[in-house]
Amino acid sequence: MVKLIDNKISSVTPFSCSECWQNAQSIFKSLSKETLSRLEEVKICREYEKGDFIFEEASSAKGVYYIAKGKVKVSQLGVDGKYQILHLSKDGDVMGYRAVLSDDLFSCSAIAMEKSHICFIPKDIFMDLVASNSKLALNIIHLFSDELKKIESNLTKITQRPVKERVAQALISLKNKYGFLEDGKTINVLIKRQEIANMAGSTRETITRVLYHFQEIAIIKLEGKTIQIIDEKALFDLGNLLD
Amino acid sequence: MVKLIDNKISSVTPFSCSECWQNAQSIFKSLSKETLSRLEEVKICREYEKGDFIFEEASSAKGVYYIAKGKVKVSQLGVDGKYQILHLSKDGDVMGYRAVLSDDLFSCSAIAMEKSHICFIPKDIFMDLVASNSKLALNIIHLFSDELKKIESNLTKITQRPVKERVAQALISLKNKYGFLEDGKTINVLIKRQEIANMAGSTRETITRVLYHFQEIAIIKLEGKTIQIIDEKALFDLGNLLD
DNA sequence: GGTAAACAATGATTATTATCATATCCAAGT
DNA sequence: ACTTGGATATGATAATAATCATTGTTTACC
Repeated sequence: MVKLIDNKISSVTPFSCSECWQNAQSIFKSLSKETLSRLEEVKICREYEKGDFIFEEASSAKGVYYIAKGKVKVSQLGVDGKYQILHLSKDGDVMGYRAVLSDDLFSCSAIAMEKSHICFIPKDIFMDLVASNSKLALNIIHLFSDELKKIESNLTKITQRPVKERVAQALISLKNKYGFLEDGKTINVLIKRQEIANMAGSTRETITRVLYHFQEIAIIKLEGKTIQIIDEKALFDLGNLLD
Repeated sequence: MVKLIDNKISSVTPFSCSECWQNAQSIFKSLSKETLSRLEEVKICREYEKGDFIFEEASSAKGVYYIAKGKVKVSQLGVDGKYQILHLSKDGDVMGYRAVLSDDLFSCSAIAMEKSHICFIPKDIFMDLVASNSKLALNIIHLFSDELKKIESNLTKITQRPVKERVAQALISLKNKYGFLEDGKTINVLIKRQEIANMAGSTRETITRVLYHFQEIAIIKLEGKTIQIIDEKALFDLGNLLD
């Protein structure tokens, strides 16, 4: 079984913040030097183990969280204890900004999927920055916009499509978010059946069956705990994804 | 049968813009006089008949649309021609800002549910305003934030709950958005079974059955084309809604 | 290295809801 | 009043996927 890339690194390397904020998809990218050094001063970094809550639904939002390194699932609790995974995050992503910007309680929980290095930026400072920095405000608007678009399309797909398609879509999202290992086929994340179910709005058992079905028709390969995508084109077609 | 309030007014009254922007939930509320008069100059108003498209999915976003008076459904087309209603809009709401702000194609269509009076604000002017007016930028951030929160909770509910609950939720949203007529029980919107189905991710036939069921257990009353909510508390409980 | 706990696989059964097929109702226009 | 088309109602059937029950497999920890 191939070892996942990130696991070997995260606990070892210390992170320099200057490079950290420069992550390609970070909203903090291309902010002024002064702004960044301000952030540098106030941020509080810590490491979370797999399964740790970074923040919890219904608790008050004291600040935003920046993922320096790691993988995090952001999910919401449904009425009968089922979780819905709303999105997956990784290095460079910010979490918790919705609640902070609306002075709201968290409407979802963030849980580390592996050992993760995360920086906390206190609410008042973040709000100051947003108010005084129109570049940042625009970045946030774009972030919201992207997220909204994604979740709208998700809503449409998840409510209308059968489970097989939703699972195909979930696998494609996982691949898009976390990429492949060096072998070019193993999805670079360890994910449980239950978690895929929480993404696709289904159940453990059904996911098992669908994955086995996909393996039988030679579209994926289940190798230990990993999932390999053998025929990406076919998976796209199955998921009714266009591009 | 009670006549719906808005139908008698919309085609008659001419709208003064100054009051129009002041609608309580408008993002243009409490902007400076100069900004508003700028808007006043450039906006293009027109009236749409029931069923008219205000903008269409996959077309390019040339500006944003402000609803002076009317009711609009914003929906997205799924892979096999089914529509998902993403949200409902009314007087004071802005539409199309997501695509405009991200320089994107429209990801959904807006269709008038009744005769509606709608103002168009060209893209470049709207973008200028946003860039130069941090109050407006913040209003937009809040708008995004609210919408995201709503749609996230929707996603969680719609994927996990049975049809009856989703229909109950749809009825409550309709009431929350459009309110009651003077009788205090008739929901102030004309909506088809198919449209409720498009909200709840279900089908015409199923909606018919569920509504009849709700009527049988004396929670709603179907009166002509209107829907009356008889026992709102029970409807809340059925929808597993908390507050 | 053994044992418990967590996770996964698999079969049987049931429930929910979509789909299909008609039938009926109702409003608009002639 | 008659016709027509859109919307709604309703029953029968089928498909999908959840649930329940059991067994198997892997992991981690003493």
